[in-house]
Amino acid sequence: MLIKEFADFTGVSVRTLHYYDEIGLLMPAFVDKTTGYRFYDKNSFLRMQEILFYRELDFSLKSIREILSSPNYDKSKALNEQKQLLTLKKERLERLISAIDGAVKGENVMTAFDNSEFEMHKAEAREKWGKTDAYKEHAERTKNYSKQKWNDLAEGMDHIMAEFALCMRKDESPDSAEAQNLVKMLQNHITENYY
Amino acid sequence: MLIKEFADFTGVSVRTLHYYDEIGLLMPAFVDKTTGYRFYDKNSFLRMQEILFYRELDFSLKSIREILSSPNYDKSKALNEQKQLLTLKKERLERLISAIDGAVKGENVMTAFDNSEFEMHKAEAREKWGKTDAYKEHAERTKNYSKQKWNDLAEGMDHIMAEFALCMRKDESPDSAEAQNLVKMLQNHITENYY
DNA sequence: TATTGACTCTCACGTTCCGTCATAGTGTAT
DNA sequence: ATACACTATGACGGAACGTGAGAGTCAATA
Repeated sequence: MLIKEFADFTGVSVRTLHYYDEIGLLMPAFVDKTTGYRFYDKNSFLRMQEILFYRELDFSLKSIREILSSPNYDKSKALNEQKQLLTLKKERLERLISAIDGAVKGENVMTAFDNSEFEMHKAEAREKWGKTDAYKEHAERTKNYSKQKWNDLAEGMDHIMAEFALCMRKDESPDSAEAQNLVKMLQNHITENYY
Repeated sequence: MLIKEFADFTGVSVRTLHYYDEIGLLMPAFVDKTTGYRFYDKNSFLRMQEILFYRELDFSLKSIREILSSPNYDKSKALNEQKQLLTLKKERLERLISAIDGAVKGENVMTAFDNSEFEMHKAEAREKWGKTDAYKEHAERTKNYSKQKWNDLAEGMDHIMAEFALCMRKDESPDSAEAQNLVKMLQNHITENYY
């Protein structure tokens, strides 16, 4: 079938098929040598389905080409890498969701930014007075102030995160029963997913 | 707060913040006039949350800039909507991860796609193709070959996927280095996120 | 004090995955 | 013969950054 029909059929644009041909991702079944017309067939369709499958998983076209061109080579590795990548994205989303919950509850996550005013004054001060002795003295004083504030911040953070962390860090020893439990949970998870 | 800290905090790259500054989407709270250093604060973070919210909705950055400059904008409502959206996105990622697990387990990927439409169109397509000499020749060459190849492809797919599963379970020991590695990764994750 | 080393800045070109003309040839129906 | 729908190959554009290059800044350390 001609390119437009195939495009409509697979739900991609003609330009996309041109492009996939150009980068060697999906070549037509055969090409009319006089007109240059591309013809696609069932195998084109099957390959297209594979491409769309991996594309749906957010693989790059380059990766897809490598995966499909070398069957045994690295397919499982690529899948696992992709899985890790998606897991990272998922974890980031979980963090954002927690952050929103915190923001909605009015928790004080924002205090991490409170020293911007301080930094602003500092920079302004440097502009005005340069590195005079008076300014140095001032900077010396505020340096400790800054450090103190950082500690306060860390404490506040600890407090907020404490509840999350509490259940996970009762025992920090790597060989603790807690860690062993984690191992077992992981093993269960692995068993559930791979056996 | 300097740019890198802000970047790490919000989960975007420094380059992205440079770019957002450049296009006037997110300006720093303050810029040191002598060094050009950008400083970000609480308002930067709030605006960034809004930007990320609309970016998750696949708005263009230009559109986001216009939306955020519009006056009738309910921010608390947006936060709740954002949470829902992120949850949906997270669930989508979980499904993708499961899909990968399924692929690794050796499920037939092809069954994930409905090719019945193709079968329906097959006769019609052959009718059209039958008219060209090129297709007649092609069909002659691939008559038996094509059917065989279709089976090979499907079978090969299953076979390959089965090998993926083998890769995953070649070491079944509960105390394997694999599991230990996972524990370490988990510990790192906990450390990074809660300490 | 001098020197790392980690950040920071501003160009400025590269990349991915196409969309969108522009220009020209092809196939078919009227 | 003309209209019309489709095809081809460039080529440019662009959205949202990535990726250095080259140079300045800052805090800590030897």
